[in-house]
Amino acid sequence: MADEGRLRRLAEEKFGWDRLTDEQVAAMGAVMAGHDVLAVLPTGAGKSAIYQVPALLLDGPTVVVSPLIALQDDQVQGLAGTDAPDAVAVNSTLGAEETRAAWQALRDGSTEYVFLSPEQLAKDEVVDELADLGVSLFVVDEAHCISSWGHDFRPDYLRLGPVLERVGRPRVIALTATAAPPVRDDIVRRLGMRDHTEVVASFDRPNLRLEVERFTHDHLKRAGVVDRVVVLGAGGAAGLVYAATRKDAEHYAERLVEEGIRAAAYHAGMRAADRERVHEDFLARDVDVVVATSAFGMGIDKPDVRFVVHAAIPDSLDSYYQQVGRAGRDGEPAVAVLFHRAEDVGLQRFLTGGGPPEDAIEEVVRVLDEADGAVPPKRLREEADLRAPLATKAVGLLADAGEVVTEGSGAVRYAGSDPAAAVRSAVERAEAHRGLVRSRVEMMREYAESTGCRRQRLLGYFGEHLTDPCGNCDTCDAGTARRKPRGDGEFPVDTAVRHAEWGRGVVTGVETDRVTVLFDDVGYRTLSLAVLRRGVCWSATSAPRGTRGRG
DNA sequence: CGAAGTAGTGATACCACTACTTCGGTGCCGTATT
Repeated sequence: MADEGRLRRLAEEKFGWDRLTDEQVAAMGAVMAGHDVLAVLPTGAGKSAIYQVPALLLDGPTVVVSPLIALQDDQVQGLAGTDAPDAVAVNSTLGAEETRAAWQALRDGSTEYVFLSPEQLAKDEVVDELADLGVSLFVVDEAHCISSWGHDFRPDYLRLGPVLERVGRPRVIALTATAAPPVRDDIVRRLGMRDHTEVVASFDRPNLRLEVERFTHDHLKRAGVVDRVVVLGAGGAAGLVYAATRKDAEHYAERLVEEGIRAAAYHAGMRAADRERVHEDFLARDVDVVVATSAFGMGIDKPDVRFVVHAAIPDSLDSYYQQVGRAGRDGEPAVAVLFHRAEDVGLQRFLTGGGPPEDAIEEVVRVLDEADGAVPPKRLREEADLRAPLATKAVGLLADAGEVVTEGSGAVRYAGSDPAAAVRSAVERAEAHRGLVRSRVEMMREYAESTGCRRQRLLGYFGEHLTDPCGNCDTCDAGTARRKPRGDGEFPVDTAVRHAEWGRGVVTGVETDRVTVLFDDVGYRTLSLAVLRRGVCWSATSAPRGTRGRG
């Protein structure tokens, strides 16, 4: 097609890329054909190219929503080093004059790309400015954040859909390296993507060996982590250790230094300058092992990381895959070892279970209902007598339910007619969300405690079927990962099922004697094949989902 | 949910035990304070 040639030529002339992958070409082609695009490609596969090249052919600036200011700065600098037009990031680090100059540059066409956080897009003046500019392409980078961060942590992620409409509904591109099928559906729904194309690369990383070591005593697990990292890090191999708490990150870093490893801790409680230094030292090979909480990783593209050790399970296989995926990007052998103790599940249950209680939601609704017009957040917190995170979560749920509206100033206005129904609706949403999040923790636990092939389970979670055990994980070595699952023919991945109690669901994973089903209302559940055969479930041929590019 | 720390109790052990409390992850932004 004509577009493909033009895209390839532009990629080479303006960016110096003489080769594009099939996925990149498919995604760019879909954008040029007027489709919205969801691309799920591994880090390092050139996701940015998918919007950077078509942007040059579409009349009007390109908005890129990105979660971290540091990530935005990287992208702006990257573009400055090419023959493509300039980019600018608008955020709170800019002074008034710089902000004005940035918008002016976009208006007169000297700048093509503008990077914004979702919080920037919560401001009326920003949205108005974009509406005037006539945005041609709206890109959401790290789009899985919509699903994982939206509900309570950064609620402005949930308001991108309406923002899109207000800026004239340009073409949408959502980019991420990790998105299981339900996360993809969430992204598509939240952004209101239309007639969209999904380009999904394989999640398999055959060079990455998968292992789990199980413990019953905490002190033995801790010693095991240190011993293993000392062995893996011998000779200065680069690695990451993920800990569940900041305190543990500090603890392990200290212990590893005592053992002669060049290790450093990294978590959100550290000063920004210190965090930056650790990051730089790691890239410059002055630090070999970073011991971090989940704060570390997004935007890190170091090819020669040889191991990722988890000192405790993370909150989901989504997070786990993303974190272990930082090893072996160069294609050389790498290893991911998870140190597991059943008690560790409790911490993740706590961390992910913190929705607002019903009375907090009631209080927020009461204050808003009694108020005359919109209420600023500070006044809302005071009058409802709630701490900031709780109030934010309650407002987020109510906004999600369409019961309240957040105005440009951040003030919140009640938009419903039946306060009791508003509370009920928000509580239902909170419970459904909690159920899903908790079931994700359970899937993570089942991965850690399974005797089946690790890779089959991990890939199955992402909707990808691996026919035979992989031969490069601990259970394959131990011989516990058995042959091809017998249930595969009966209930393959994507089969729609219905359960008497749990309602509608879709098969997302298959093992020897059981299948994993994602239910619309209660999240992930594991069912035995015997139960399925007894007719508790009803199966249909396939599940509806957006069009696929390469699977 | 569970680990770690604190306070209180009992009994006379510069301590042992239980009961209770606190804490635990991710980042924007704007405002107040150095």
